[in-house]
Amino acid sequence: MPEFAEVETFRRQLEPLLINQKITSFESFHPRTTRRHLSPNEIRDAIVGSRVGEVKRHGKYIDIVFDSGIHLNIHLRMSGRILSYEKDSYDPRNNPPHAHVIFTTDKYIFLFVDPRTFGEMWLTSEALVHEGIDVLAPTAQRKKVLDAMSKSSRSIKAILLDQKYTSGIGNIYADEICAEAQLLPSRPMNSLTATELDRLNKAIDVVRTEAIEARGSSLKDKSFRDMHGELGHHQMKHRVHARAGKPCPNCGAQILKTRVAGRGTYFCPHCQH
DNA sequence: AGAACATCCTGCTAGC
DNA sequence: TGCTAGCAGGATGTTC
Repeated sequence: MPEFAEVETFRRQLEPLLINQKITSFESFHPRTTRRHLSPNEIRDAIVGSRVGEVKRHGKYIDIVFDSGIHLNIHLRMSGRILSYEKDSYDPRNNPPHAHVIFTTDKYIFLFVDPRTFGEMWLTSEALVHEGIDVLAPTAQRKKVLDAMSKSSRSIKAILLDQKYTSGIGNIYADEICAEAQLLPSRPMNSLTATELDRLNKAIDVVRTEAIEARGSSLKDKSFRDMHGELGHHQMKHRVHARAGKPCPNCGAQILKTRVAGRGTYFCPHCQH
């Protein structure tokens, strides 16, 4: 589910509710969610009573920084979500299925919901080191990363998906970026001309902006919902992703589906070269 | 070096 | 209508 736009949506909604607030309880009901720890009590003991200083994001990671210096890292992987409720309106009988973690402040209840249990929460004493440049980082910085990859024989899609280079891009936005750049996702990076490489970099700017503004993509009714249960609407703008057989918004040709870098991949056979 | 594949899971859906 | 195989927005490790 979540790529940079969805994770950033959660971050922006979490931040005002958590900043300067003390965690008053933390409970985990599924060992996989806190699998990096021997017991979820390690997390509880470290953060209950601590005050949140910052709510950050890098790529698809959320980093809740406590005044104590502890970092609570959250990765939603494929099916993770965060929900918040005002304490007064919260009724545990209405909890959705697969609510594996509940933590609270004085005013709010937060649920970590994750059917597939790939998602996780864990503590570190320092911020995680991320090799990749965040999707929302300045354009010129990312250009350097792409230029450095311009000799690679790997496909554009493989590079976009590789968090060591551009972190935060997942399968949906990789397809959308290639469509916006009018480049085939399977093209090896070292086959791109300087103009095409520039187009790729600019396409990331276009897609990141529209995706954040739309508060993410909700491909199906029951897929991505933000912290208050609202749908994102970037799927309305999708050029190619999950649109096999439908007309390309640019030229009307039928969108095709293939497999690139091991992932389902959509593209317009007419616009993308 | 890089691609292909399996793996961790549950839920949805296309196809029979 | 009901079943099942296959696939899913991620990341990591192994094998070739």
